[in-house]
Amino acid sequence: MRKPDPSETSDNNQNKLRKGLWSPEEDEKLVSYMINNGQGCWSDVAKNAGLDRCGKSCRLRWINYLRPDLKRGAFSSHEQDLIIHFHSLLGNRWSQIAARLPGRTDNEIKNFWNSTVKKRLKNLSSSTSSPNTSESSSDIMRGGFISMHEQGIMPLYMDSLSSSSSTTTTTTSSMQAMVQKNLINDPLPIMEHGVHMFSASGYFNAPSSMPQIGVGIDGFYEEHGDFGGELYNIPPLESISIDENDKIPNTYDSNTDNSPCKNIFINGVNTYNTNNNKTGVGNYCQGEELKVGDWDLEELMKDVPSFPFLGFQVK
DNA sequence: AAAGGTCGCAACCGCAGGCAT
DNA sequence: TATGCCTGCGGTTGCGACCTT
Repeated sequence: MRKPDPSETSDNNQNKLRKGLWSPEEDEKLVSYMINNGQGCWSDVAKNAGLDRCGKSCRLRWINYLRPDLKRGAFSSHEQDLIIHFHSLLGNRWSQIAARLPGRTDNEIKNFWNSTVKKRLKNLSSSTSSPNTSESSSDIMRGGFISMHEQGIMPLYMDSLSSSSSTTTTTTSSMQAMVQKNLINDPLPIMEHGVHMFSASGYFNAPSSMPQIGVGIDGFYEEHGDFGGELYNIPPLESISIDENDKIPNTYDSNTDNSPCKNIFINGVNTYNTNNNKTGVGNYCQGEELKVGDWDLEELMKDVPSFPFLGFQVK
């Protein structure tokens, strides 16, 4: 938060634009202007609404705080699960994640991630480097970071725990390496590895109360958990093109039963079937071009020799 | 009760991409 | 093609609130 700088108010400096915290009066001006006129050119909004702010500042204020469809308040556990899940797929694409959480802003999600989730990751890595080397992954999860509730929604972290070598030391160093090198934010290994989680074998024994998220026929994520009887419809990943021409190679054999492309399971629920449609995530398993949404897999992976903790080598 | 430390979050900054000229 | 403007995004900052000692 920043204090409004008195030296930059319109009262004593007509030329300089205000910065810092927004006053209730400014909020009121912006809201009433937006309601009456709708969004236009932001610099015009600032001008026409009688605000001594730059358009950028107005845009940010509106999007992050004043928009009437904002939810506000703390994230529910379900929203937290979704954030973690989408982050494992999208990395730090906060706006993309926010687009899938109605009423939430990218800034909110980014802040949540940078404060709460990173803190938990840190705690996890420090707890795993405890002298007690007999501590199992499930012990770690019971320790607080990955609750039973969260297990099914933590494909990346769970998978790195379960697929790395059997020693806790390796698991710990993998997690630390991921966090320290920011690889955890790299969508590519996550995306490919995440598919493992979605495979038919299934990793988790989800409790009945766990959310079950998948890609519906209409391409929307659907949540069928019993969180207060709520049903969420989450827009599909925009970054995942459904263009027939936008294809990636199937690194797995889609004709074999163990192919993750044939059926995508989340929490034991088959959420995608390549026999039915080419909508959403499943499309990534088909095609010729080496692309994952807008990411060029080859280009992004060329500097990454290998991910020992991920159990695969980068060519 | 006071001082210092930590956390959460609103807002800024800089960059990249799209578009018009 | 070059340039400038606008928008959108991710990273970072800094202040108030809260917590700890």
